[in-house]
Amino acid sequence: MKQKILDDKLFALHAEVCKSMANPTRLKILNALENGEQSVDVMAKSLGLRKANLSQHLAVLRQRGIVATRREGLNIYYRCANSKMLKACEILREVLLEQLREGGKLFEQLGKGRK
Amino acid sequence: MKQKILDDKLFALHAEVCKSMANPTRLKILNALENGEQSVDVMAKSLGLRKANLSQHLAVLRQRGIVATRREGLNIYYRCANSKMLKACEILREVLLEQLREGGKLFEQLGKGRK
DNA sequence: CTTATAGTTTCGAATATTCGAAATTATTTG
DNA sequence: CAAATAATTTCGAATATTCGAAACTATAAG
Repeated sequence: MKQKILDDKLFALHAEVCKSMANPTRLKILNALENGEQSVDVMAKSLGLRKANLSQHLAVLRQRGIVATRREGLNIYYRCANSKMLKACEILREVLLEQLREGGKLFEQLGKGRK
Repeated sequence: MKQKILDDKLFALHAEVCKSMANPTRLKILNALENGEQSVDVMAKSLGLRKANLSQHLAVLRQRGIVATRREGLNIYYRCANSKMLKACEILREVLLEQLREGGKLFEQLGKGRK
C-alpha cells in the first residue's frame, strides 16, 4: 500500500514533467538551453517569440523545477536545472528523430490525434 | 532552412508524444505494458479504471503509435509498439524517482503549477 | 526623480483535455 | 437469430492550456 502511494506520486510527478514538455515551444526553449544559460531577451529573439509569451512558458518550466534563473543587472539568465532530466528528454528526441528518418508510422500519424 | 523544418516537425512530434505521456493514467497503462501485452479487461481491473475511460486513454496512445493491438476472440490485447520509446519514458521516471527519494524541490513543487 | 530596458503578471477568449453516461460495434456461444 | 461479453465511440459538461494585449515590477543610467 505504501508502495502504491509512492507510485501514485511518481506517476503524478512524471505526468507533470511530461506536461511541461508537451509543447513544441517549451521543447525549443529546453533545446536552446542545452548549450548553456541564456537571457530571456536573447531567447526571445533567437526563437522568434514575443517576450510575454516566452515568459509564460519559462514560468511553466520554472514552476516545475525544470529550469532555474540568475539575475545580472537587467537580464535574467535561464538555465536547465537538472541535467539528467534534460538528458532523458534528449534521449526521447533521438528515438523520435530515428523514427522520422525511417519515415515510420509515428511521422504519418503526427497531428492525427485528438482533433 | 530545410533543417529548421525538420526541427519543427521533430519538436512537434516530440510534443505530441509528451502529450500522450502527460497523464498519470496513461503512464500507469504504459507501466502495466512493460511486462508484456494485456487485454483491456484485465487492465481495467488491475488499474481500477472504467472500461470506457481506459479505452479512451488507449485510443490516445494508439493514435500516436505508442501502443499496438491484436485481437483474439473477444479480447483485444495491447502492447507497447516501440520499446525504445518506452525505455526513454522509463529513464525519465528513474530520474524523477531519484528526485523523489532525495526529497528534492521537484517533489515539493508538484501540483503547484498552473492551478 | 525620470526614462529606458528587461522581464513578469493578469485577463479574457479560443481551443484542448478529461471523464462519466449512454449508445454502438464486434465476436462468441447457444 | 438472440444473448452475453469485450471494447469502442459519441456527447456534453467541467476543467486546463494557450496566446495576445495591456498593465505591472525591477534594475540601471542620466
